[in-house]
Amino acid sequence: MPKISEEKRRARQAQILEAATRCFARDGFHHTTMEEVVRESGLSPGAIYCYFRSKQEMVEAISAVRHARDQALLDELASAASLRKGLDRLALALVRMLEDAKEKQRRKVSIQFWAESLHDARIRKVAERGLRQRGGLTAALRTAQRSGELPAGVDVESLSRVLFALFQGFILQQAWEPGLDSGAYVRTAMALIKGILSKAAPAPRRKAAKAVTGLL
Amino acid sequence: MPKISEEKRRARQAQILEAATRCFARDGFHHTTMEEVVRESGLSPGAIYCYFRSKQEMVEAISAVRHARDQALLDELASAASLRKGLDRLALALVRMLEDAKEKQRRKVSIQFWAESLHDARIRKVAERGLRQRGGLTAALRTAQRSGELPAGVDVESLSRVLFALFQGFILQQAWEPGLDSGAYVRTAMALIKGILSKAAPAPRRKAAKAVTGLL
Amino acid sequence: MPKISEEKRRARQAQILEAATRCFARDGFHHTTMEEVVRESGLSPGAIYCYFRSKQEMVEAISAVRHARDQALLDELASAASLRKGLDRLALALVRMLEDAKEKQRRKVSIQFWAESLHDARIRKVAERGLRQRGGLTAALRTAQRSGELPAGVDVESLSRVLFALFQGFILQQAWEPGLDSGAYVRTAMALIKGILSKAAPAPRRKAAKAVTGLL
Amino acid sequence: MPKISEEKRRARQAQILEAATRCFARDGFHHTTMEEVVRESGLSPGAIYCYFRSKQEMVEAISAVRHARDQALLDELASAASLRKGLDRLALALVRMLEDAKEKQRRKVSIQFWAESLHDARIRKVAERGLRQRGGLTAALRTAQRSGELPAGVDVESLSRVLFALFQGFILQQAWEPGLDSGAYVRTAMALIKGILSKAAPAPRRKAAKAVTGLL
DNA sequence: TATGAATGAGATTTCATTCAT
DNA sequence: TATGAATGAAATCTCATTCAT
Repeated sequence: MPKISEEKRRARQAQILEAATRCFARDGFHHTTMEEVVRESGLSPGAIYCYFRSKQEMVEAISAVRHARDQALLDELASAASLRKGLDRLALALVRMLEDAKEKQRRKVSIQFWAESLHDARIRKVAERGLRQRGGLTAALRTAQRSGELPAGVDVESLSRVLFALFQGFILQQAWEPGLDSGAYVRTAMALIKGILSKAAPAPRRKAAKAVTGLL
Repeated sequence: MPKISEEKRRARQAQILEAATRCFARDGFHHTTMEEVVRESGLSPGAIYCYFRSKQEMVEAISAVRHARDQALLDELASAASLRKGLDRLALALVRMLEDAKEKQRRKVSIQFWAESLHDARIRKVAERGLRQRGGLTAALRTAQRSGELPAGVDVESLSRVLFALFQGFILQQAWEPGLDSGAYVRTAMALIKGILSKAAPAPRRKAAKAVTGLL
Repeated sequence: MPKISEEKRRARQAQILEAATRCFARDGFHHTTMEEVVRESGLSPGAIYCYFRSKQEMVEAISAVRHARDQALLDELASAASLRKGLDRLALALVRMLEDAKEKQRRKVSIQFWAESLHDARIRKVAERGLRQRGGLTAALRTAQRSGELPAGVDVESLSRVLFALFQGFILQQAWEPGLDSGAYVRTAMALIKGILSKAAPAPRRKAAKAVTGLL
Repeated sequence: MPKISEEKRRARQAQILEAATRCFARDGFHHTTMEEVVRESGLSPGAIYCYFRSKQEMVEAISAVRHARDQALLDELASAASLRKGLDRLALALVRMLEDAKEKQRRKVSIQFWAESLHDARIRKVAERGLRQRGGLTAALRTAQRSGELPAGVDVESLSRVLFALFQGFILQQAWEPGLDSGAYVRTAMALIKGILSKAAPAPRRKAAKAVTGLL
């Protein structure tokens, strides 16, 4: 059967998306022509349109991939036994991410999606999944509050926004200044957050500990 | 020579920039055609090209205006006598800003400039002025550190980044969710920052107070 | 006012439609590219899109013009005092039409619209107006039948179809063989039709004569 | 060599042509893509190109088939012993044809060939065979004239054109209005033609009868 | 022969910009 | 200065055709 295997098909799709992502990171997707994607991917216009019905659809696919990565970053931390530990894992993951030069480039594409989501309904829909994800974080913070790890007076809704902001602002600044000291940033941000955690961490009783699981 | 007065010239320019900003906030500037700006401004294509040599130049002019506003927001706080007081003023100014629906719309344009600055050299140049501005904030924090208001262990460079991030992330989240509780966000963010200020604020000697001036 | 006058606007539109019609007659509209229309019209692509939103819209405009001419041809005969006289006028008009070489070319475009109307809803709609026009012819024949000019046994619905067919078939054959003897064709066709008219034309009483007015 | 039998080859070819004809009747051949023909035929692009070197060649093949059918329609009547009888057989054959819904669809394709023949040299060539066929009809009419069945004053060249026109116009009208009363049309058309036949049919002598053979 | 992914020339359309008025 | 019709380079996308398998 000369029909391409599902595996090959995925590989081609990835080839296109990666080429396009490189172009987008370099020039922005409004300045990237299909011809450039064609050149960068080493394929032909027709081939690309075998996999994506339009440039727009390709952009959306990349948007979805980008958001999935952001989500993975936070999800990876969900298994922490406590807020404190979760934060430590988040810090570690962030720093690790920054070591990947490719990923650094891709972050630029994420920022373009922020802008695009403000007027493109389809991109917005993808972005909104990320917003819902913050709901999960808020819930986790609430649990931490019940377990005593977080003082009762803290507004968990706002705190989750603050945590997101620290992440988003960092992405942005790093795109502008690739050489920034990310370790220092993460440490300082962590210090800030830990500053409002309850001074004496509660004796993490089994139950409480469990509740916090899947937290941040 | 039918040269119009300088005053009229400025008025026309403002008329164009405001129309363009409305279009850009609504549709993004890559989806905004000159024809739309023409329609929104009530002028003619030729007239617009009397005031701006290209769409790009118009975009740059708006970019400059946007960044000037951001700067003003921070500059307004520069006259505080201490970090603590500066933060309070910043908080106040932020909340005030959010009450202006028009300004809310314009924020969307700022986000587009973030994206655009990643590959457009001219826009980037404007954005970089904003980055340099952070240098001022860092210096101010350093002064606060010397005065004892900020513990010696804090990395002021990172802290200024964190403060910027809190601002940027907020802008972004507010663009996505216009109804978010900005008061709560600002309070929580402030609580975080104040959490790392020295427990006992130093007697703000005149000299120290002065140093903090022009701070945040 | 540099705004173009309505007159000039119409002239430009005509310029485009005529250029396009020449192309269509020569190459068929599926083989005619916009670039060719551009060349033939002496304008630029953009100029054409100032007057027509798409190639399709341009085709429709021409279709409407074509059908209007066909209609005019029949309408011109509507003022005859009797069926017999109406037929004579039709014959004359047909022959006259065939002397115009340009019109001869345009007939080719009409035939293309016949084909196109079979699957293009918009073109079909225009063609259907032509069909409705046959209704008028049928009514006129019925009047002639009442007045005794046409024998009672004749099915007027079918007869109007036959008259249309004689017209359509002629258009087609003339497109294939531009040199055909149109006078002879018309004479023969007329002889056929007159062959079924009542042998003794009824005394055309005023009333009857009037009724026939607006006939064929 | 994996050469398939001639029989299979023909079957495949027919399969393709039938699928293509369905597509062409439905959408017109300019709007029909090879992909659609592929889908409709159940084959693959490559397979189709085994049997036809190009879309054009496929179109030509269908054109030839269409014209052969038209010819057959007239040829079938060629064995009549007199013009009058021949016309009766033609009438019968026409009505019979109209009962076949498939054939009705295919007529639409014929109309497209009329249009296409106006600028496509290859299609034109096929159409011209149809024109030559009219020559045969003219000759037959001339024979009928000699035999006295047709009055001497009739221009046989024109009459054959008229007969063709009645056929062509009917095809066209039926494509537009599939529900038209074809029986009535045929009866009326026949009445018209018979109206100019010699009142008293000549004693059809053997010779004359033979001459008329192959007539209409 | 048959497959179908891939090709790439070429079509339509857009839109920032110009220039005669 | 101001107008707006016109320009034309360039972008997206299509689809008849090919060719490695």
